[in-house]
Amino acid sequence: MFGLEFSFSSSLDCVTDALFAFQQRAANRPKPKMGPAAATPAPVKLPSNRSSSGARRRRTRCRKCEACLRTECGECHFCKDMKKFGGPGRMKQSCIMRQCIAPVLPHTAVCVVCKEAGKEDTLEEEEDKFNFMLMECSICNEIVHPNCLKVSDASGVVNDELPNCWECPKCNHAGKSGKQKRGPGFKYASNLPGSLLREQKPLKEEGDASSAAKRRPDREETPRYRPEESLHRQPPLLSPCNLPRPRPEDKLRKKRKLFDDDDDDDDLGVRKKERSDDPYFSKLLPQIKTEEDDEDAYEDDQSLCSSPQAGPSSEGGSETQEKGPRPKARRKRRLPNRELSRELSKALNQEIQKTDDCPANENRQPLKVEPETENEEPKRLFRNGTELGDQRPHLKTKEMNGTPWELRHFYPSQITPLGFNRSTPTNRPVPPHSPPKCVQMERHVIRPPPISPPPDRLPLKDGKTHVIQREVWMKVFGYLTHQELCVCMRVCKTWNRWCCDKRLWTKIDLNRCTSITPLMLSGVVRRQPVSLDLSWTNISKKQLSWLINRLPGLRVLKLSGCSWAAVSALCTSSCPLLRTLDVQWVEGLKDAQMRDLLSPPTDNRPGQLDNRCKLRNVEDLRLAGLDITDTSLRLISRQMPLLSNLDLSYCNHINDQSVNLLTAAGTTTRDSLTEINLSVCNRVTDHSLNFFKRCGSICQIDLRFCKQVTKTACERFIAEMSVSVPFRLKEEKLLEKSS
DNA sequence: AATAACGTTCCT
DNA sequence: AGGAACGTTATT
Repeated sequence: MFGLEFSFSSSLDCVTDALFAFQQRAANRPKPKMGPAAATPAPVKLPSNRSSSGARRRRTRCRKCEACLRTECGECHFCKDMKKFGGPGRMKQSCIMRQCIAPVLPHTAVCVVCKEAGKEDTLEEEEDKFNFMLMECSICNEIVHPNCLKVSDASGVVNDELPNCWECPKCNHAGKSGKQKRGPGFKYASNLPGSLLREQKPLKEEGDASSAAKRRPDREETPRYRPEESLHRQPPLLSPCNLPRPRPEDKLRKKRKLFDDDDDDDDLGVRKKERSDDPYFSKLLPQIKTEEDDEDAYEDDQSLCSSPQAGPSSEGGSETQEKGPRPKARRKRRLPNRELSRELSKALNQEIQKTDDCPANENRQPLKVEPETENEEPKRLFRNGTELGDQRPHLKTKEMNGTPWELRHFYPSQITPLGFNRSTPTNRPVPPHSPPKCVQMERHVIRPPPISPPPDRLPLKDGKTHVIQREVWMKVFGYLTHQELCVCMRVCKTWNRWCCDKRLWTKIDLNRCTSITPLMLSGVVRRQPVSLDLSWTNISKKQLSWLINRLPGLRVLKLSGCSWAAVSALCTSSCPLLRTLDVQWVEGLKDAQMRDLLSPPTDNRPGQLDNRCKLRNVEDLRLAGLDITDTSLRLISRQMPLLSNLDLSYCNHINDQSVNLLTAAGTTTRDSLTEINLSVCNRVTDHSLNFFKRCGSICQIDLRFCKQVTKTACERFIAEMSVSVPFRLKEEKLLEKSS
């Protein structure tokens, strides 16, 4: 009732709100500050004549995204606060796993001009749909039908990331950016692990991709020098050079669309030509609709933008925009496509090489070169390939090559919920896209792939559709590498959407991508992988935390070679579905840290539902190269009842007693363990083999390079086990169940 | 009317 | 700066 009254006057608002708040919180909080400054500008719909900075309309769940469709985890911070989970209910926040990735305007939202709701559903044409859908300005917060606006000398900038969000023509024209530029629907900014802002560096040279590629990775800790990294030179790398190259002489004119911009012509012509030059495309898709071309051009911007030095950074763009003409200029003047491609290729090559070679790191920053005493030797052993099993999938050329590139293209084209992009009522020189994604990452917004379902068939120019259905295409796409998929995503809007299907991205490999950028992270979230490899990356804690919270379906997480600072994100983030956790060679991960990783949430009160380990469902745990002792193993055997595969290779503190612990009566690991890797554990002796006899499910015991394990003992083990379970020596000191 | 939870303020 | 609290909105 209070709300009803004071929503009509902002000044009254202040007073009543403060009073009300005072009464409300007397018990829990110190007295609130009084006066206008302390007043809460409630997110009440204000009178529409407050046009320049009206109150923002609160958004609500889309109820369609993956997060919305989940059930509450019951484990996260916010769940535990909920009354239903026994909490006090003070925080009133959504389960962290259920935080909507595409919050929508409420049903009650209406156009400020005509007072009517969105009418896009009644229309067929996309242009009409756009003009009659409600658009909320992220600057002034006004909600209008674009069609109801009379402004003609400027146009709106659609924010592709958030449904029904743009910077309205008025604000855009007025050059407003302001503090409100953050835009609506960004509730996570304060609740979730911090800003990714610092991942961005100010733009040095517009479009200077080569310098971008040479940038110094930005992270909490400098990457460590890894002896092995320099030892793993990769063969020449694939790169966007493999893409058809645009030719400068190609100046085909693109089909003009109602809302097209002028300055995309070069890119578009070139790209179209590219496509028609390619016999593959020209045969397969002779008549594909090309309206999405300027999106492709944007993609290039995006790619460049993804490197910290590229693209306007800074929150809300206000700084950059006010400092000079740079952002505008950048948007206006595009590099000719060829130049762009070349720069991009160069940048990517360097990026890839940097990922590859340690020297690339060396020339950029002071490295924290650590005296790798104990671990150095083992690492050298590791480098010689796969004899120790498939330890290093990331060294496969294909994956190594594909990764950095494909991630730079994670944001190929931008599609609004209605598949209508850059819809600008009038022509204007500036590409009417939303701010570059790096800026949006700073706003912590990651939006899912387009909300509207992708078309079932490919639209052709003549208005018909291609005979082959999407699912058939999907089967074809299923044969492509991620790299190739990224190429496909540039073909057209439809392919772009199809290729973003998460079925095609169940495994994402960023192994050794030394600089994880916000763009990459958002690309990952959009694809919702089941398996994610971030090994040997410079990912930061905040990034990882942010990521995990948005990957509710993640089953496999590889973090080998990352810093403990980053990995510690797992202590606070919940990933109950995780089955495989790889934290090999994580610097600083010792017993104390293992305890943090494995211990139940500390703020659990007695009798509360969840005192279970956050990683209780892990079946495959890779701890190679860690300085952990029996203390950790005790925890592991207690907290991971499903643990089947345990890698303790290169753990110098592991000994027979450790094995005893894992296989002791009463432990779950005794029966759950099927494979254990103890290679290069020099304290393990023949005696351990006796302990393994009591493991009911053990199938593989890797004792290679254990100095104190003898071949004789292995043979004796086989002989003694032969009564019940036949074993064999697959290699020296590598025991394997034979059957 | 009840429930969920968005977005801002306040506290540490 | 990060997190807790809480008024208030949106939906059922």
